[in-house]
Amino acid sequence: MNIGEAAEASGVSAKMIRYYEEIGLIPKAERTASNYRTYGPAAVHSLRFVRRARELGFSLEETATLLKLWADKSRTSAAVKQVAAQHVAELERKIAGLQDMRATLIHLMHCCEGNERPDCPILNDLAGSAPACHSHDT
Amino acid sequence: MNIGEAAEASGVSAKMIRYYEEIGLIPKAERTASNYRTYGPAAVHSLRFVRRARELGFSLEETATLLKLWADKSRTSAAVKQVAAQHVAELERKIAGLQDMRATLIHLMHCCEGNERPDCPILNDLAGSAPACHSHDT
DNA sequence: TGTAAGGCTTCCCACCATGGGAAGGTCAAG
DNA sequence: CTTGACCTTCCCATGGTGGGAAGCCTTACA
Repeated sequence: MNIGEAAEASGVSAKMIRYYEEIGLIPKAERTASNYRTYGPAAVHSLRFVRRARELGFSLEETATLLKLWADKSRTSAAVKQVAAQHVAELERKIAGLQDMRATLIHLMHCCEGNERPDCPILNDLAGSAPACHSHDT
Repeated sequence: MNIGEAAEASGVSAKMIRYYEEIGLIPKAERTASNYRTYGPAAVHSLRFVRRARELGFSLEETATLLKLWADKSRTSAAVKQVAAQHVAELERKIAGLQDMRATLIHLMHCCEGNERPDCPILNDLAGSAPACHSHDT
């Protein structure tokens, strides 16, 4: 199986497969006599694993940890769960941050007439000017 | 006012001020005879504006747009509101993505014993194996 | 007036993941 | 044997930010 087929089969681009190999996330692929990388079913399975981990937002570093745990028959499910929990905490941190931004913007937009005139509470906020409306809630 | 003081006063690092100037987000600062950048209150005000926009998650490109609108006395508040609305939509897209990840992980963690044994629904999911538990909800 | 500390300048490198593309080798089908 | 589709490596770009080196400038103090 060439890299293109492996990419197709795993959903990971050829570009990324090479990169993952380069950074040591996955082992170096075997090469044909003409220097083409070849992949077997096991390698494709690993690539799918990586892809799924990425889909769930794990960093490549976390993904590496998960791959090691996956390979380690003597892992504990507690260890895996801890990695997941840490990641969930991180996700929640990010979500909270984005939601804060959203809430602020929604509020400001609420206060903004959105008409032909230039007066704009949104710009006022960015400019650090005094508040422009007394909230109607989010 | 030197760049360090402007950084202090605006909350934007000197490094970033130079970068913003380089990419044309803010105008080139005046220089002293000895090539030091100097900043007046207006420049600091702009930097604060940028900082606030960044806090609200606007990209530098969006920030540039907002700066232009801010400078343009004949803008319409509708135009500003539209930029904000677009950004809110983007935030919501991101939030939804992160929440999906979170929900999936929470579910899998729910299914995971988190004990000494190696069996782990989280790894099973990543490995693309069949589901391992029949949900207890999020 | 000399010197040391701390600011400023530019320039390059790093992160994290990913994509784009060029230049050149290889394989399969016609 | 040519053509087109693949593969290889290599460099560059993205978005923002930080780190640090080498070299100038300024300020404060002895």
